[in-house]
Amino acid sequence: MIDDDADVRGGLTRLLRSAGWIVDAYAAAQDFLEKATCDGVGCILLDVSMPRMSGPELHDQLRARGSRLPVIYLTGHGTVSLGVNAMRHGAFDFIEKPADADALLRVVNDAVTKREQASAQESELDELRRRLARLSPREHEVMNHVIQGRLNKQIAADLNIGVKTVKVHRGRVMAKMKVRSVAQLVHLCDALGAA
Amino acid sequence: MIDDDADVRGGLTRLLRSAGWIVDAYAAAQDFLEKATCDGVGCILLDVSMPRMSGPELHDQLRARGSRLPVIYLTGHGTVSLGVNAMRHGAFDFIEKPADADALLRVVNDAVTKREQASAQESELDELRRRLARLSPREHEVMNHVIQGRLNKQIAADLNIGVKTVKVHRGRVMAKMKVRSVAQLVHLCDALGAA
DNA sequence: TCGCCTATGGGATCATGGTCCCATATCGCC
DNA sequence: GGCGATATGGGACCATGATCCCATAGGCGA
Repeated sequence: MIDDDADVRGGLTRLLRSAGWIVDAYAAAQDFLEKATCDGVGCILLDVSMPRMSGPELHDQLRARGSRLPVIYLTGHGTVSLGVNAMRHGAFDFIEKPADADALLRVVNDAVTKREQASAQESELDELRRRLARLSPREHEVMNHVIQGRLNKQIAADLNIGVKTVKVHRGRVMAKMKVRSVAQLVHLCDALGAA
Repeated sequence: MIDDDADVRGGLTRLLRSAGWIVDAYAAAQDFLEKATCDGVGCILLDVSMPRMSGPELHDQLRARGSRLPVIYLTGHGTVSLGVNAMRHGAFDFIEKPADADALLRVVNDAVTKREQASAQESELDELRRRLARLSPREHEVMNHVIQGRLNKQIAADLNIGVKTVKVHRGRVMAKMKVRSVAQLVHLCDALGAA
């Protein structure tokens, strides 16, 4: 949670801790950027207007860093366009202070739940990316042809190598990607490409 | 465009027509629901507060009908939560009246462009769905096994039929789906499943 | 009733892919 | 200089899939 108002920080921290959440409070966007890891699960409660770096500016920075933590804006002086723009930039919610405690806790819970689900999917994709990274350049090249349904002889012609060599690479690709059929290989690559 | 204020309808219609757009104006949500087709390209300019059915209510109805036209809200008395909720429900934008003419035209242009791109993708998927619909139940069943990488003998065992019969179905699936390899078949099915 | 679609299958043949064994050559690194 | 990773390839063999022609049987609508 990032808010320049110490009273707000204190109140929110108590509320969230009473609901069982682990809370880190920051008084400025810079503090958060320097200390927070942005990995793991959780969510970010973010004030809109703060000195030096505003909430939306911090949100931009986080996106640039690849953070996928859901951001819930909390603001005391929000305007329609501020809220709309925040949502368009991928905020999870945009709430006006003073926020209803139950509503806030519900939103936090939804955000963390969503993040947990996304995190589970991403860890699967990371495992796939690790396997993909173990492929040699040639194997990767052969794989790209295989998942397009090209025959060994066609691949061999395109790469100016023998059909036998294609078979060797192909077999290694299947082993390194831990699949036993072309169909499963295509599924994996589609999952990686869609993400 | 749906707005209960005749002056707004007139002004917006003139502005949009001067920019080359084809405009249909409706005074009430019900009129739009009855007359509009909601297919093709374009976008919807929607007032928030109207008698009988509000803008968000109409938006809900449109989603229920499967409309994918981008919705741009226009409102004279918007609140933060109205705007945020509209965006969370999939609105393309939420603009306060009086809107800057250039900004409005830019948003309309963006929305229509986005819709055109989405429409092109959907027409491809529709073509695939048509092919899929031509499969007999048995062929569909066999295809589901094939795209999981199962061998003909395994499929035959699961379905309690001969390997030869599986080959026949399989060949017909490939022909009807217009693909020449298992890899391409999996690509198509993944594209359909992801959409 | 006749014709069409669907599902089922036999038999033969060919192309393709997968998997063993083996070998050579290059490159970078300790 | 040797060692491991990578790329290349031969030969043999088997499993699998694709493609012909052929046949039977049930259901369903004109």
